[in-house]
Amino acid sequence: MSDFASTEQRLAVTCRRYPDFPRRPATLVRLIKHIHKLLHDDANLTLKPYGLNHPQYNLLMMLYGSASGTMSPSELADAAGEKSANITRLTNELCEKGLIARSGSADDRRKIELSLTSQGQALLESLLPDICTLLAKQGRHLTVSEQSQLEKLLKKFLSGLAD
Amino acid sequence: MSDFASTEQRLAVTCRRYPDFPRRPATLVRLIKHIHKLLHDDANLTLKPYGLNHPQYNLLMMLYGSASGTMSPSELADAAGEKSANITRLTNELCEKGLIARSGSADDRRKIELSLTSQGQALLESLLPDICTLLAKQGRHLTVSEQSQLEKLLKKFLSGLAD
DNA sequence: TATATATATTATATAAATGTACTATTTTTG
DNA sequence: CAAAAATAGTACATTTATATAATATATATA
Repeated sequence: MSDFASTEQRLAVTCRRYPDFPRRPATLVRLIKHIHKLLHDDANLTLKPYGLNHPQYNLLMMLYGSASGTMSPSELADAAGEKSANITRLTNELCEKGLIARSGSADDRRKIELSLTSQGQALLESLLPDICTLLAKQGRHLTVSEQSQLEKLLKKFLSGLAD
Repeated sequence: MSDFASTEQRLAVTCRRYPDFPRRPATLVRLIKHIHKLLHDDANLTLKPYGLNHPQYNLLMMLYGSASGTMSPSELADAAGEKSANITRLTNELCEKGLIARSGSADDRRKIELSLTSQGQALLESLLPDICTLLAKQGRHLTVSEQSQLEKLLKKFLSGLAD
């Protein structure tokens, strides 16, 4: 068990010392932080044998899931939640490995189109079985209906975050 | 609205290209990543006027919530989900600002005890109103019962992550 | 056309996070 | 008791991430 009990203990003390502290939202925030860290570390562990880290994998998956097969750097930054300065570095790394390709856009020549190379797609599909196993394992304590319910509640929570 | 719709669109394409992809858990993972980022950025924005960043604030809050008022660096690392190497840097920063204090432990002389200074406690209590406002705002789209339900499901999800 | 806006990149500095190796102290155990 | 093992902490190097400003180019618009 991931020891969230000690976190709850600390929240109890905090509320005793500062009664206005909004315990429920604070608990949610700490749970999400805690879960995020575990997910991130797990993913990095799974990806390491393939020479990728989590952000790089994410970029590849954004491209894999794009309808057209291409995305501009700014679209990619938006999709992956990375700052644009980071995208240049990350896409450079992926280009150097031959996993993605850059090409100028025909309709707007300010833009660059990024796409998976066949090598990138092959790498992705070689590691997807491991990722699928990981994802299935991560969700294993929840029934399908609980997963749906959780998804619904998280979306509602998310809707309150976007000013 | 935080545009999660485009993420779902990409997941749909991904599942079409790779039918074994576990869509539900993957959706949960991406939601959590997305939410975590917004929470993290929001917190940093709120804390900036006080000269703190999110990790530093977290450390102060761990101490504020500790029953004894002191924690060893390794306890703090564990509580805050930071690697021990990071804790040295962060606690140095907080020490230099006079917000926390170091002192040797009496019972185990390998240990060091970290505690909030009165200055640290004062800073914390000066910013807590803003944090409380933020937390309340972040949870505003969920009823109390939905918050409880979400908390319950997140804990169950978490229980599946700790190998 | 002149001006403003959008896109991408580069350069630079800084901050944040991690990994590894090392020291000191305490505890274990042979 | 002495040697080995465990624990806690730190120091250093490296990697990763962010912030900012500057540049180049393309597009939009007044």
